[in-house]
Amino acid sequence: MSQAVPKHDVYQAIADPTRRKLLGLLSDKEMPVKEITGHFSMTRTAVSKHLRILEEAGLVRDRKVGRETRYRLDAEPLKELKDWLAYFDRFWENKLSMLRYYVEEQQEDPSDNDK
Amino acid sequence: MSQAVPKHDVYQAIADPTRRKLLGLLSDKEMPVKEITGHFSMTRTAVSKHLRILEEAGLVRDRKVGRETRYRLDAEPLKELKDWLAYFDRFWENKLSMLRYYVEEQQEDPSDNDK
DNA sequence: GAATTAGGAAACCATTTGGTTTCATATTGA
DNA sequence: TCAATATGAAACCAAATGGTTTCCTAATTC
Repeated sequence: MSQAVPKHDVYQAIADPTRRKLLGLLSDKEMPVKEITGHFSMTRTAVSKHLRILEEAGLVRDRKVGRETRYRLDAEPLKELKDWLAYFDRFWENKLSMLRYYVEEQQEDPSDNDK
Repeated sequence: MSQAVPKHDVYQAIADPTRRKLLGLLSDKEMPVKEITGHFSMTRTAVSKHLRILEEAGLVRDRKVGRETRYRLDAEPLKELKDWLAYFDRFWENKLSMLRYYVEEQQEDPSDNDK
């Protein structure tokens, strides 16, 4: 029974470009902090903090190997995002619903000054 | 030639739960600010600011009708998110790659103290 | 035309965020 | 054992974020 409620959610976690890049990096392979830091132009401490946030969102796991801490991706929490996104599929994949929407709009409001 | 570089990107826009709720609301139908505000427990001004951020990310459009401003969803920018997400599909939909990963890990490093 | 209604703009505020530097601790390696 | 290495923790800081209140303008309605 570790942490039931994550302190950072996945939406927040991926909001930062550095963290998105981190996820990409760690999807290739497990990496210790020092190697990870080499891919960024910020201090090791800053990278470490981003890793913590990803970890709190469950997107990354770490294990100690000797004196280094290796991080790797855990993509599972991205499911939530995918599910959320799926709801909006009909709004751009199915253009028909959009079209119907606009037609109704024109009819119900003749004072339309949109254009 | 309006704004080539949006001030807020879609990742940032959906990071806030209020804004995600807004997108859900506006997917049903176009709505004026006052009606939208009724669905939240914050001031109209605060809601208005969230709408602005969504608009800057291209996720929402507005049109003036009389004295009211009606907002509606534009889901198109969510494609970017969907594309980004797609890259990670193999990491949880195809469990084989994950399995292979763990096996290699055990072999190459006997000092594993993960558990 | 005066009062009401819808909404944006500006100033302000507390908290969060993304970064830094500095210090402490554990593991190696000579 | 002692120096070097890898990392985390803590204190600090500027800027961004999410809210509020107060004021202004444009439509609407009586």
